[in-house]
Amino acid sequence: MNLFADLRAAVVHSLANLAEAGAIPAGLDTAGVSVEPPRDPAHGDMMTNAAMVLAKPAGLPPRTIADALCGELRKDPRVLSAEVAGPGFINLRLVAAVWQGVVQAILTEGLDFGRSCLGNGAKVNVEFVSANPTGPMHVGHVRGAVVGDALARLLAFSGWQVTREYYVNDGGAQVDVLARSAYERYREAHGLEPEIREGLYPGDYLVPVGEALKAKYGDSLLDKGEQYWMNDIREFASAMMMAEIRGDLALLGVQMDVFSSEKALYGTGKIEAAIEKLRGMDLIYEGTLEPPKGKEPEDWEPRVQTLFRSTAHGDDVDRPVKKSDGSWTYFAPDIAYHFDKVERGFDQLIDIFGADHGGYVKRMKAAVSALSSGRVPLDIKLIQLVKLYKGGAPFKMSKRAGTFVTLRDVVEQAGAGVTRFMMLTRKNDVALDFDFDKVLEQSKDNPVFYVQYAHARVNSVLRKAGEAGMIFTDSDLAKADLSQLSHEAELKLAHQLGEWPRLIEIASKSNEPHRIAFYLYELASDFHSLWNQGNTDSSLRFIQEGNVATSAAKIALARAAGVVIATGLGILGVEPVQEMR
RNA sequence: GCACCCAUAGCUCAGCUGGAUAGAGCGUUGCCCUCCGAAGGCAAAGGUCGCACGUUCGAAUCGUGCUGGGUGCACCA
Repeated sequence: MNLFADLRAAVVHSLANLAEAGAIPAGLDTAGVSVEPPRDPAHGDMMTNAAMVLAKPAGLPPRTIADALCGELRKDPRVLSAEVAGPGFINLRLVAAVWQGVVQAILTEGLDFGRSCLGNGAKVNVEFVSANPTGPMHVGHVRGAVVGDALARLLAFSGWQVTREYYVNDGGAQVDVLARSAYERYREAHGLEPEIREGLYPGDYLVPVGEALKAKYGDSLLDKGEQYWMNDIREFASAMMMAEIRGDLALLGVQMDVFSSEKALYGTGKIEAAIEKLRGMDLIYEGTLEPPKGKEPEDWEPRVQTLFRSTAHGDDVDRPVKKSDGSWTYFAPDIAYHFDKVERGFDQLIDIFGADHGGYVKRMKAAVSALSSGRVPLDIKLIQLVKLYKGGAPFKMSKRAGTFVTLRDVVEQAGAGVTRFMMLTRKNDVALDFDFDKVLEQSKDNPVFYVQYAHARVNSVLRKAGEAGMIFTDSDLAKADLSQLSHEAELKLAHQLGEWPRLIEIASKSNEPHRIAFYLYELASDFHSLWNQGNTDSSLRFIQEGNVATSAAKIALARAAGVVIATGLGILGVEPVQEMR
């Protein structure tokens, strides 16, 4: 159930009644009509802007519409009062039974409360991580991985058909570098001094690759030129790196559905086909680009290249798909890759990129727009940097200094759940501070702890009730006499619970999983508040000794909060804890 | 030079795709444990929503132009 959607339907229905009665013109567009909680709770439980939105198209003063609409809405048994306020807002107060119904719905629907068919089964592809297969994942990749995975879970919860995809950049020069670096480790495995020249990857994570190469090839590749081993070692090393990356992802709890290889696009005609399709739309031409003004490269020289007319689809300049020597740029296989996604029938594409790829957004959108004839929207989320801190002091990450912080380091120190939650406590386009000490702190300035603590408290209530001989299943609780939940503080928590389906809807539409983390913090806060009021007012305690009926109602509320927290944490990929230790 | 992102309380940040008197946490000040876990809670103080126009019933939110900070800009991926 979704209270807001239900009430919006009631408002639209009332408007139809008014139109039938001739009070307002028929056939008005009600798309702009919203039902929301007012910012100020003093204004009531719900607010609708219907009268103001419709005033102009109806040619009537907003108050006239509002007065008539109030009359209709008062007929609804859920509505306690309906009043016009300000320029034409309609404030509704709802009977307590509505909020009690929210609690009941949660206990009945369980972890499915808030699930919807908003996405209508549309196929969405979420591409994320896509780290080069040249080493283990480092902390910079973690945030993108978490955001992508949480977004995937969120969309699946809201009725999208989600595919999680990793684009393996195994086709460019960086895997050649990997192969050369691995070759040196292969020599090292034979007791020779490795020559880690400038530009090679120095990390000792390649030592095992060298060992494995020795095990496979013996000494047959020693003292051979690159042409003898490049292809084999490139393949071998990148496969090993991908295995490592999959392991890293598993540590975080991320499971990809599809791994797509860049290399696999070469030699199959797929790149050529994508470019030809663009050429058929007159979007490919031979030309020369102007140098960027104000920052002209020193070695600039005009070159004739094959260009994509991305300006025809909103980009600022046209982009090269071929280098001046005739080979493909990185952009070309990426076009082919996105074309492939379009061809696979996705209705919607989402890419999660690092913020340093910001300059890539417009051309990619242009390509998808052209290749899908505008049918498939591409949303690109740029993930800002994570700044590491340790005890309040910045923690510099540097490959050279050996302080290379890997995903494994982070997860082993902080735990997957804590890491995931913390990575979602900021909007994706804002930089995030990650303090190794703070994330493990057990206090309320650590949001993960605070939310988990609320969940543990709910569990504690159930446990204590059981010890007192009151053992309730969720379906028992759903049948409890919830009319006993009438105290303001209890209804406030129920209000917040009723927000959940709406929050999910908003987060899904905007592709913003961080909203869930903030919601959970607020929900936990409301729960802790109610809990503490039980200290001063014993009638607000969840367990009412000797009164099974009242206890059942109050425990139902607590349990409902626990269910929503567990659901929310589940979407973030965080395991709810049963007790704090 | 151009593009993208950011700018909200002393600090760190939310803010419902345009709603009414802009909200949390930290920090400051003062309270609350005979009690389901105080690892919590309550209250006070704190604001020119970077600036200026514009759009309309209504702007932190949308548009334009500035200011300040970050990122990126053929021949890397």
